[in-house]
Amino acid sequence: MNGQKERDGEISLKLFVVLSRAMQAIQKRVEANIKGFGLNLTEFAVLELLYHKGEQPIQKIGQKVLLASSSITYVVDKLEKKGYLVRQPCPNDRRVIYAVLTDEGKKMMEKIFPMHREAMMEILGGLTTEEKEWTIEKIKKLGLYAKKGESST
Amino acid sequence: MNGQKERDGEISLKLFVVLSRAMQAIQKRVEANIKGFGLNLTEFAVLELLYHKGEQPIQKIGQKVLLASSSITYVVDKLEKKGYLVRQPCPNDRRVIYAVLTDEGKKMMEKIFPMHREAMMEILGGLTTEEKEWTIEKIKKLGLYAKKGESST
DNA sequence: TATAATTATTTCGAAATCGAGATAATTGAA
DNA sequence: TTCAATTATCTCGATTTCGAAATAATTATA
Repeated sequence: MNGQKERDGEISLKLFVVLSRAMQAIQKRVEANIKGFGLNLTEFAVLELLYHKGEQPIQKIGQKVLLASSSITYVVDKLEKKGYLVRQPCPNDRRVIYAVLTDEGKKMMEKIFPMHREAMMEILGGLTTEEKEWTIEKIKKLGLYAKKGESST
Repeated sequence: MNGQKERDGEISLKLFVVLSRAMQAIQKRVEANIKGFGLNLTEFAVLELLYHKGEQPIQKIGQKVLLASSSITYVVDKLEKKGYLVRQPCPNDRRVIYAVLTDEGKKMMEKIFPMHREAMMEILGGLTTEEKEWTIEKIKKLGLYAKKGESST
């Protein structure tokens, strides 16, 4: 008998729908919040990476923020035009270009990151801290497994 | 003392990152799977809605699939060109246009939906059925809460 | 050393999505 | 009934992302 398998099929479909809807609602609110600072989610993610991890080669940014290389070029262009970062060629390897926060970029993040954290607590306030910890574990497992099979299925 | 609040801030940030990464990995695989049938995720979602719920007014589709009205026009155009659905004016209300699956569209879904379900079970195989059920509950709570506050924060 | 393979970044064109506004039909209120 | 407000769809221009290919530099191999 495989009623069990049938059931897992339905539940898997359901989980995907629920996850998609929740993410969309959450992202929409986070995006709205950050738009107030003249940034979109991607731009914020890049600035945050540089703010917390220091200067990064362009392509490292792509790996962390999960963007194609051509997309990063675009985002870094925009942030450079806005004055939040500069491109800095690596002296050892002339293929590499670092993205480096400007003082203005640093100041910006100092100002808005705490606000972002507050907003995050509010937006994700549907679960208690303990529930969030549990959920992080489960979602991490889910994500790692999905990533592992990237080539096979 | 508010060390508790500090902690929830960090955990909320973490949860957002984990959710984003997991969703991206999952979506990438689902997308890859469906691409084999010449569809993207949005097109599949629209076809699935019509397949399971029957013909729908264009704007109902937008609500269900969470797309702006202009985006649905675009998707429905594509599906119509591919021959999977047709537009059918509503006789009672001449503003309304229904999207209706063609026989070809129906046949297509009959063929690919079971495969999609199988793929889904595989992709989301990182959790047991019970864990999935638990996760659905939590993510639902999270999503509903985030949606509720859409206007305020 | 010369050549091939790899790596980092950019350019370019296409796809997907959005929001604002246009058009047309319906509903509600005076 | 008439006019204003609402509703459904579409058009248009802009934004964001992608993948394929171009360019340039580095590393590995023969």
